[in-house]
Amino acid sequence: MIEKSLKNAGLKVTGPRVRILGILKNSPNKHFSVGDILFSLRKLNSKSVSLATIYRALTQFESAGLLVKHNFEGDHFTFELKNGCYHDHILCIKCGLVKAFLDREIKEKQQDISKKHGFRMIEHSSSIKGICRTCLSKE
Amino acid sequence: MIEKSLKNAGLKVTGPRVRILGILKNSPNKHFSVGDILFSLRKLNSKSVSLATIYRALTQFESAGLLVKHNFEGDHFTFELKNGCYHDHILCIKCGLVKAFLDREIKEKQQDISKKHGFRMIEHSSSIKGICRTCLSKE
DNA sequence: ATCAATGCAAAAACTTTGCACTGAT
DNA sequence: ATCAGTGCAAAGTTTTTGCATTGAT
Repeated sequence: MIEKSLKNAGLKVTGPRVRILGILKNSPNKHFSVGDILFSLRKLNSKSVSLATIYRALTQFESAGLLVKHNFEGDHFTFELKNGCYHDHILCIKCGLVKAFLDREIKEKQQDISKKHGFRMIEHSSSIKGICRTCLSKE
Repeated sequence: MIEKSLKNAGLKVTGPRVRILGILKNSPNKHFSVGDILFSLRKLNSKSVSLATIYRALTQFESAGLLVKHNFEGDHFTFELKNGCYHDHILCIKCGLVKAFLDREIKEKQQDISKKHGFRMIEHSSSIKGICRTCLSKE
């Protein structure tokens, strides 16, 4: 399953890659910093993976289209497996909770705007920051 | 004018702050990295400002609502003066050109989505990356 | 005179790179 | 056997911090 994903992506199947992709696939979380991945590797498997390899693997996974690199926080990157459907994010600035949403109209609007400005649209995103229900109830 | 902005923002008027805000106000550009600001300071004025002070000033300007901090590139921040009206950005991934746009419907949609997810919306943005007309014509 | 602002240098945080070694095919 | 992948340590970038000095009110 994981091996297959790697092969399909044109990547050689190696221990570190399998372990990293395993973390990404088998965790309840959807968004991972490099630190999260390192932490999970150390927790779950006895064998860890060097930081350099994690960065290199994630870069390759991104080029291969297996995952998307986000920049929610500004000071580090966050990675998310591509599971087919594109979506945007709404982020809680208090607790870091991230939820996904999808809105066709926003996407169409963005396409229109690109055309109007003479751009060929490559990427589009709509992001919202706020305070989630749980944090609001604690205020 | 610049002194007034600082005072209104509740900030003490000092040489470095005046010079930094001057760069932001009197340049044809609208988006500045810390490096851009340092470069302009060295070009225009004889007196420069230390890197630490630029960072500190920009952080204060942001808290005071004078400017907005963007994260277009991922590896460094970009700052833009708030001139009253909120807007989003469309960015050329080839040449770095940034244009502003404003779309009321997208904003309303984002407000709806926040409500639906139980969030109090604090910030919302819609960003587009693509290739601009000029770069397209060079392909 | 007082307390915030500044400059400098050091540190911190995240990411990338060089190089010798390991491992997949 | 070959060439990509890996680990480690070192370097690179951007941003932050500590501390003594300067400067605004």
